[in-house]
Amino acid sequence: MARLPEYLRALHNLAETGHETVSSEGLANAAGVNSAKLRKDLSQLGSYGTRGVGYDVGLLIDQIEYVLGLTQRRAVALVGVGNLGHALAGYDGFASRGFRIAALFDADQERVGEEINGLVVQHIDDLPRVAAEEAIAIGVIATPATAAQRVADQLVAVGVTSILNFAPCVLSVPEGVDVRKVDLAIELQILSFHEHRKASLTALPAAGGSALTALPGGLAVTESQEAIGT
Amino acid sequence: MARLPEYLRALHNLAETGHETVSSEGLANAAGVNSAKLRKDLSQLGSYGTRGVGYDVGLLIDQIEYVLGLTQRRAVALVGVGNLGHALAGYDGFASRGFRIAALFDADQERVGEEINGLVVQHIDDLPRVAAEEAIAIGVIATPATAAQRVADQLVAVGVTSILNFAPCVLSVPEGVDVRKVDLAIELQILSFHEHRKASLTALPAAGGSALTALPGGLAVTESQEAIGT
DNA sequence: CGCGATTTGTGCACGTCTTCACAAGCGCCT
DNA sequence: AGGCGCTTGTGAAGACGTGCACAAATCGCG
Repeated sequence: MARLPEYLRALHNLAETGHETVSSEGLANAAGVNSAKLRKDLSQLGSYGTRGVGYDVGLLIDQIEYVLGLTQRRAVALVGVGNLGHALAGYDGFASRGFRIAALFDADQERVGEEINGLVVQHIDDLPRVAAEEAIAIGVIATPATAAQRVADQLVAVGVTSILNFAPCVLSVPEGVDVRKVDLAIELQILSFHEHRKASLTALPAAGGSALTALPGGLAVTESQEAIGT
Repeated sequence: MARLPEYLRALHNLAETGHETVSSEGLANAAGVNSAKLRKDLSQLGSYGTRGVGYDVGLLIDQIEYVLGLTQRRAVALVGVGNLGHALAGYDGFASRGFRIAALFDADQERVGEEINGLVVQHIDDLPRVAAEEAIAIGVIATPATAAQRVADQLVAVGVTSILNFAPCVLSVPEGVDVRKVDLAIELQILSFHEHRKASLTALPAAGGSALTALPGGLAVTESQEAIGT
């Protein structure tokens, strides 16, 4: 499940604040989900809490980390050290949560040789050599959209089967390769949509109270997960 | 729908390559979704294509931009100019897709006064003044998790009703405020999970062919959206 | 003017996810 | 040892999203 990492983060917070056990209700609040949903997710893990008490925080952390495959620190290759790539290379949230940025690549010779956070940027054509030395598990693409597909092909060619794509385009990859996409502008556009919706509501107060509200454009939206993003 | 921005991006690509009309099949491919799903989404828009021909690219762009509220260029306030904030401030994908970064804030006096991409970083306590001058529609939080909730409260206090949160924590906000969360480490952890799953599969080839595969931890997963991320 | 090729819009069925509600189980206190 | 309160785990119902398959509609061509 895609919610396990969220639970894991909440659990780490709880562990740091000294909690030894936590109820499904408490953890659900900390993770921002429904408690029944959380219990169902955890029951799938096979990790049993104790009735009347709750879940053992430390045990649950170990369980989730095992399922997520975080017991081994995976090596990440980051391609594209432009604006965003720079930030990702310096982002300490990766190291603190089980990942190691093993190599930085770029296609621009101007950038090759630059040192970021203790790592030297290498040329993308050196990817095969580096991949032979380090066991690259995950590739991160932070290039312009025009270069993304080619980089993806190169990553797949050296055996990478998981890609995190920040470029605003769809990647086509062979079966067996997982791609996740993060598009920062799309996130803003979704918020913009909600802004527009809210503005239309206040401008047309007659529609208030209905669960379904017609938009000027004709689109109808249910009053969806207010204040709960993901 | 959250897929509209993806359609919009694909449509802009098509427009640039000279297409005047596009079939649901073609647009669906470009956006990486099923054609029936796309047609259903667009039919909700009330924007009619013509049967036998397809959709008018330019018209559809206008329609979607209107529904997303992109006809007005919304002002974005970015709080936290650390590693990630720096990158976001310099990210040109925002400007090119209907947003304008109107102000940068940070709580660290060391960073106040720094100029990034033509904007001067201001102290977060100046937020009310700046908000009175500019109509801030969306707030972006790129601070450490410890500061995120306080920043969110400050944003809400000056009337911001849409927040994009990059800090790894859940924000509690009053009703009517929309929060979307992007956690880069979580994306990697989800990929790690898939890696772990795939590794377990090859190690236990006996399970091949089944739609449901037992993991060492006991978790069972369906063979989910391979190569389709979101 | 009519016919066929093509494409949209949608009814329907299916599977998944979510939520409620409650029985079963555990620990603590007396 | 027994009862009481609290919490987990889960069955069932409902909401939701997805995809197929087909009727309706439009254009081009003879």
